[in-house]
Amino acid sequence: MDESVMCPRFQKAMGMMSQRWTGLVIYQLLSGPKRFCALESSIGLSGRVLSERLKDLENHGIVKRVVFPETPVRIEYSLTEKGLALEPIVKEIEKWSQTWVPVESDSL
Amino acid sequence: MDESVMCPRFQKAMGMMSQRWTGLVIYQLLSGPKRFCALESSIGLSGRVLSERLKDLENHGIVKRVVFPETPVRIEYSLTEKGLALEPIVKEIEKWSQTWVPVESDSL
DNA sequence: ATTAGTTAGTTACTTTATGTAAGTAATTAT
DNA sequence: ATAATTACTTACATAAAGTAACTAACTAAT
Repeated sequence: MDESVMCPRFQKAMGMMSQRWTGLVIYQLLSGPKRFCALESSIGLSGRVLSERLKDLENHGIVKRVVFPETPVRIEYSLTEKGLALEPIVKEIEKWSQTWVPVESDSL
Repeated sequence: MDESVMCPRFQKAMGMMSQRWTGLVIYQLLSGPKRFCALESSIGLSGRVLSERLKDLENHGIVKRVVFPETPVRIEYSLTEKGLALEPIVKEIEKWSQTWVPVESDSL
């Protein structure tokens, strides 16, 4: 009946942050530039999806990709100003989790 | 090689918030208790998934479900203390979106 | 020169998640 | 008796994510 009376900016932001892995990619990049394989192994997602997410985040102006033509080639992903501005969100999630998420027995 | 050296509480929290629709359900409930069909129409997700999400959130102690045996029966979903504690996260996403998300031309 | 190794991906195929639409149960209104 | 409402569930279709093997460009070793 309704189909969204919510703010479209907010919905877009939420849609982005609600994509699987996006939050963890940003969290990892908040501690500095990272390479593809470093993200892959620290987050534990498939290369296929990581590649997809990094492209999306680049298209959204949140992540930038820098190629160092060394040997073998090194490519670093880092946050733009827009991406760095996401830090308070990640910090709040971290804070909430420390207070409210139990560690043992999968919280059911 | 690595398989997560991240804090497990943080990862759980992020995993939950990164599920599609979860953030918007919480956002809607932050403005007070809501009924199933109200959430369905304001968010624009399928009843199948809404039902699934509400059960998950209930199991995580974030949402509570209250039955009013009126006629027709009324069921209200609302946030627990743990759920209300998510407000700062949602507010930060809102703030970020107001500053950084463009409205027109799907941000590509 | 051939084989193996590295990084940053991509491709093909499978499994899981989500969407769509119809159905159910309890009740009231016509 | 038929239709309507709310809060779901079920069956089936499509989209997203996981898995594993492959590619391209290069180096290092045999």
